[in-house]
Amino acid sequence: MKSTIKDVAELAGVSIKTVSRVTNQEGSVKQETLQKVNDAIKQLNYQPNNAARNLAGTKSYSLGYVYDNPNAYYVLDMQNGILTECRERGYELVIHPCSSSNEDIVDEIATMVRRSQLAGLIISPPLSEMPDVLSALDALNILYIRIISANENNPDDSPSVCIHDQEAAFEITEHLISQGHRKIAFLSGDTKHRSTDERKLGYLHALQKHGITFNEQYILPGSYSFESGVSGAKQLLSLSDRPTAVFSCNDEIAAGALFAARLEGVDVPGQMAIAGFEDSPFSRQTWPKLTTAAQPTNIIARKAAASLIQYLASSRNQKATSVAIPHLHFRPQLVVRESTQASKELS
Amino acid sequence: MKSTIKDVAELAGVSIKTVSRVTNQEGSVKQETLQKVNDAIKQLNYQPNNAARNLAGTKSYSLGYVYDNPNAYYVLDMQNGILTECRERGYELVIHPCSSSNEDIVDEIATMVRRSQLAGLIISPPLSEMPDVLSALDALNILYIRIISANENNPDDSPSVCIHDQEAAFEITEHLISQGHRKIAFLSGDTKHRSTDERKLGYLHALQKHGITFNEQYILPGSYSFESGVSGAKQLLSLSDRPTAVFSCNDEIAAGALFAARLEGVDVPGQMAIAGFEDSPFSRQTWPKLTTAAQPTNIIARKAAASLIQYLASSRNQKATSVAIPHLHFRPQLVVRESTQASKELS
DNA sequence: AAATTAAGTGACAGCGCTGTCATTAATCGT
DNA sequence: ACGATTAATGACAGCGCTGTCACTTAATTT
Repeated sequence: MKSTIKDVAELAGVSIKTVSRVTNQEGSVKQETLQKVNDAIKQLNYQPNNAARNLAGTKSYSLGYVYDNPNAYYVLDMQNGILTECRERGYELVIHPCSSSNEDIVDEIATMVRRSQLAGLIISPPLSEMPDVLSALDALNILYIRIISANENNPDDSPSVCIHDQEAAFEITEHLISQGHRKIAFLSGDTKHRSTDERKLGYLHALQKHGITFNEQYILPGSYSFESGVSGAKQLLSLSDRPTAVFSCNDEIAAGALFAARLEGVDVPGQMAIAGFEDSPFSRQTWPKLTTAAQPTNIIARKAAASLIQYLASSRNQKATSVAIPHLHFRPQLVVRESTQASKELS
Repeated sequence: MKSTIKDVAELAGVSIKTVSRVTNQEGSVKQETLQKVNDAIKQLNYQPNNAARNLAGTKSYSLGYVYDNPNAYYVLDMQNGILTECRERGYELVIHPCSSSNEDIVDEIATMVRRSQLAGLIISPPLSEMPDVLSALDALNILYIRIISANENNPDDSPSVCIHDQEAAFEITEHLISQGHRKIAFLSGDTKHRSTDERKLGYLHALQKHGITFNEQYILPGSYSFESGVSGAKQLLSLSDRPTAVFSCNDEIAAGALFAARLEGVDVPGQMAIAGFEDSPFSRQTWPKLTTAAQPTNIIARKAAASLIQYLASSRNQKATSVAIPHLHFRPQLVVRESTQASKELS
């Protein structure tokens, strides 16, 4: 039924160690031998036992994905991307949802890392942007890659995937301005997420570039939720000088804003244009459909995992030698839909 | 840094095996010894190494969660529920998204089970309702628990969590009828999911009970997606004799139907009541909010995991003896919101 | 009190694999 | 061609834990 490395070795007529060399692509195996071993592996449908691998070696073939995010779409997209890469490279993934507000969070992660002998971690916002979490991780001497919102202050000492929120937000805001809007409001996300600040900066820069002085009343605090969008929009609509456009920090907020506009009988985009951010399924399931910035979460996650794995591999070979730290960059792309374009026909 | 079982044994002044007895709650340990060992464990912050456990023992402390479902909310809720239980019981979870349309699906799962030495699997619909997947799993001699839609034909030979979709659908339909509706349409989900059939049965029974002959035109095929709801509702609205209420197989479909009604300028619930199913966040983020059937996915998943673990444990102790097969039952609860109640005030 | 049974504990092998190091075969330089 | 370097392979220990079984001590039984 289940074959071990020993079975493969016997069938191929080589030693166990040689089979191990093949499965780990260590090199130093003659072409001919390699062929024999691979045949045997195929014939027996051999699957290396991960537990044994992790136990015996100093290496580990397990990664961890730590998240604290209420957005199901985002998390699942992320997770699927990571899993795809892991599966392809023969890694396992330990998934760990947690709450950043939990004060034992650092211990919790440390325990998990030790318990599952993780080789590395993939961390998404807001956890990836919390200094104390990061320093604790450094102290534990565990490798990790962070998905973060790009920022000049990004330290260069750990691999990361940077999302250029600011530029994308700038683009969205410019789009709004190009549609003739001058009174543009901003519905904030959670300030725990750096992306909120970055998106705001992009928004402000765009206003500035086009000589629009920003209106304090138009900038509202909030969180990355539908409810926040609802209450934010209500507040905006109660203003004597209503904005004609709203830039929401993500699609959920935008959907909430849309909902509120509906309640108040305000036509979108006629009386008020609304833009989101993320290109989640949400953005296509509202009426009208949302203009947003596409963030290819799945791909980002996959690349992050790939990058981490590569980093792990290289730091194993040239041990103790400083390895080039991978830094990936993504720039969300503007997607224009009906919620900001009065002219466009509704499908 | 990381302490092993040996360190604990030395500190407590007992043998390694005794520590093992404690961590595995095998019993046969004097109260006094137990105390000493637990103290040592706490002091050293000892974490048993999962890899070693899996390797050494005939037991395994890894479960697998296999899913093929496009619904992010559902999957994540499920996953979180399972993870909660796993964490508490010291189990690991291997997550495996896959596509039921992939013809190698069975091999794929088998490979995963072997590779990660899984003790058991948790399978959600539609995979959990595919006979060939199940028989393949049986052939592999692996334990699993299925989340399924309750049905008279459920075989009793494997543990399962049954969701009583039919009864809940009956209840929703009766609610619609109680609101005065007689022309009630049904927007189907994916027929790959048994839940679709069950919900339809519940719907039909309710009509029958109240002496309403069903209208073939009102029953539309579809899938569990927003888009399906849109096109379904459009079709219904194009009918010369429009229905006054719509029962949608899930919240996404209902949201789509709502969207379509909006497009056509049809008031909900005034001119048409719309009900969903699932109580996903979706159902609270539409305008008006959706009447639906609450399915406590997180809890269901958690209980499923608990049940599987218990089953595993008991089948280990009384080896080869037939163990009582756990069968759990859940009945989604009707949640009435604005989308079916003309009178209720919108918040 | 002797004989049985149960409760508590430890010695030891070994799970499937990898790391280390020794060994052999192939290739090179002069 | 012959020692010297390099490529290719294997023997063996041991990762941290559990299963088995043998053992000691306490609790029963007659």
